[in-house]
Order: sequence, then C-alpha cells, then structure tokens
Amino acid sequence: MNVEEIIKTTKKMPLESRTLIHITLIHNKIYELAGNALKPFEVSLQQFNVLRILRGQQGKPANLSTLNERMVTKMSNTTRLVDKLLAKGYVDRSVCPSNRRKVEIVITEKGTEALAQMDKVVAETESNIVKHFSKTELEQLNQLLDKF
Amino acid sequence: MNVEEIIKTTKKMPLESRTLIHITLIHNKIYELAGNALKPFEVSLQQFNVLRILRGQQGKPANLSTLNERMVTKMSNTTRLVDKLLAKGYVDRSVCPSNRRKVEIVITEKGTEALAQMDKVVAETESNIVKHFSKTELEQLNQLLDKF
DNA sequence: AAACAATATTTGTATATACAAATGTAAGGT
DNA sequence: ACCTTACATTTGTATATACAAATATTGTTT
Repeated sequence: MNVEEIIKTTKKMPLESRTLIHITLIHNKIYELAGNALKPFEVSLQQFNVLRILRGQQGKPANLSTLNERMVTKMSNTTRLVDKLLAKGYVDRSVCPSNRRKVEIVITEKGTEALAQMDKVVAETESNIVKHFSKTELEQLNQLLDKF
Repeated sequence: MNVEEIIKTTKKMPLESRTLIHITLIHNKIYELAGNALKPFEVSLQQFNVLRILRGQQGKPANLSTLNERMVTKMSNTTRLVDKLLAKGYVDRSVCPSNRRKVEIVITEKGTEALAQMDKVVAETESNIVKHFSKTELEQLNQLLDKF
C-alpha cells in the first residue's frame, strides 16, 4: 500500500502524520473487504461482532451492557443492532428474571449456523489482507502496535 | 494499548485477527481524539481534510471530483461536505467557466486562518498519539504498514 | 443538427452512528 | 411506605455515510 499514491500527494509529510493516515487507510480497507465478505449474509461487521461475542458466552446469556462494553458503539445503537439480529432470527432476547432492568441475549441455533459460515469467509478475507506478511513480521507489527 | 483487555477476552486469537482488530482499535482512537481536537472549530475530520487539500492547491481551485478522489467518501457526500464548509465561510464555490459541468472550490481567507489554528491542535494530538514511539520505531512501523 | 453516450455533480433515500433525554426498575435512606 | 438516587435500556433526533437515480453539460456519431 502506497500512502502517497493513494492520497495523491508528492509532498513529504511528517512521519507521525503519515503513520496515522496509513492506519486510517488500512482500516478503511479492512472495513470494506470484511463488509463485502459479510454482504451475502446481510449482516454488518458490528452485527457479526455481536454474534461472535454471544457465541463466546457458550450458552450463558449476555446483557446489553456486556455486549456494549466489548464493542465500539453507543449503548442506544447496541439496542437497535440487536433488534436487527432479532429480526433475522439470529438471537433471542428476554427480560432478566432476577433483575427486570436487564435483558438477556442469546444466540440461536440459526445464528450459530450462520455464524459458522460467516467465520469462513471472514477468515479468508483476513488472511488475504495480511498475505504479504510473514509470521515474524506480523509479530513485529503487533509489538509495535502495542505501543499505541 | 492492550487489545485483549479492551475487547475483554482471555482467549488467544489468531495473529491475523489480532492484527486487524488492533488496527481498528487504533483507528477508533485516532478518529476520536482528532475529532475532539477539532470540535471547537465545529468541523469534522473529513471537512478538515478537504480544507487541507484545498490549501495544498495553493490558490488553484479544485473540482469536486479532485477532492473526492483524495478522500474516502462518496461523491454525493463530498457535495454536502463542501456545503457545510461553504456555510461556515471557509470555502468558495463557483461554476467552472470553461466546463460548466464542473465546480471550482477554493479556500477562503477565513478558511485559511481557521485551518492554521486547526493544524496546531491536530499536530499536537498526533504527536500525543505516537508519543511512545521513537523515530526508528515509527520508521519500522511505516515499513511494515507498507506491506498491507 | 439531432441523437446518443460520457462526464460532473446533485438529489433522494436508506442505513449507521452520536448525543440527549425519557422510561422502567431496583436499592438505600429517612 | 415514601422519596431520592442509581442502574439498564429505550426512544427521539441530528448528523454521517452509502447507494441509486436524476439533472445538467459536453463530446461524439451519423
């Protein structure tokens, strides 16, 4: 990926700025490719993430706030995100009996099956995005990224 | 930045996935901090980028499509983005005399002045984000990111 | 020159996200 | 029991972005 070419500049920019623009460009690429991979399933990346979190619960229901703290969106939107998954039959939602303020969300059989399919295409896309990296380079990259 | 802590997982995830989640988290951080820095000026990051592109033109007007190809948004939204900057008096827009399909956008005096102020806070924010990196590390990071 | 295709931008609309306020429930103090 | 505060979620609304279609102008073909 050639930063200068993409943003069509010939000027030398400060290394700090270049780094941050670079990250943004890569993020856009990830977002676009993963989004495309998920398009056949009619779920957004965020919805896919929710499904993965729910699977990680291994049957144990998750509250909205639990989902929310593991994601990057606002609470109010998490509600609506779950609405979408509910409409597709991928999750169930019920009021928590011990604390009626909370809701309990679980992934359904249908959701689990769909998720397994999604995993395949997403994993493929991920490998494709990092295909130019050796294992050592990926490790180096992760160590550097940890410094942020 | 501790990926596992942020997304609250104890599981070991594949290095590929971890890398991409990492990038996403860093991008969110950049986006949030830069957005906050620009809030006092009431411009979005995208609007800031347009102003920078226009300044880079050094007086030469830019078409909408020129702006658009240097950005990450859709053409139709570039139109509306420029509308906002126009409303704030930061840019001028006129029909191109030689080809009336095109529009010519230039940054105004007011826009140039505001941009100079924005540059300061954004540069500060950028330095702050990469403050844990040495010059050599930033160079290494950029080389690795080029592989995407 | 009329008809058609290509280019540049705009408009309409659906979806996504951010922020503030409202709702319903639980817990603690008096 | 009543009042206040805190908690968990939802609703309302504004702004941002994506996608498709519409408009206006120019260039090309016959």
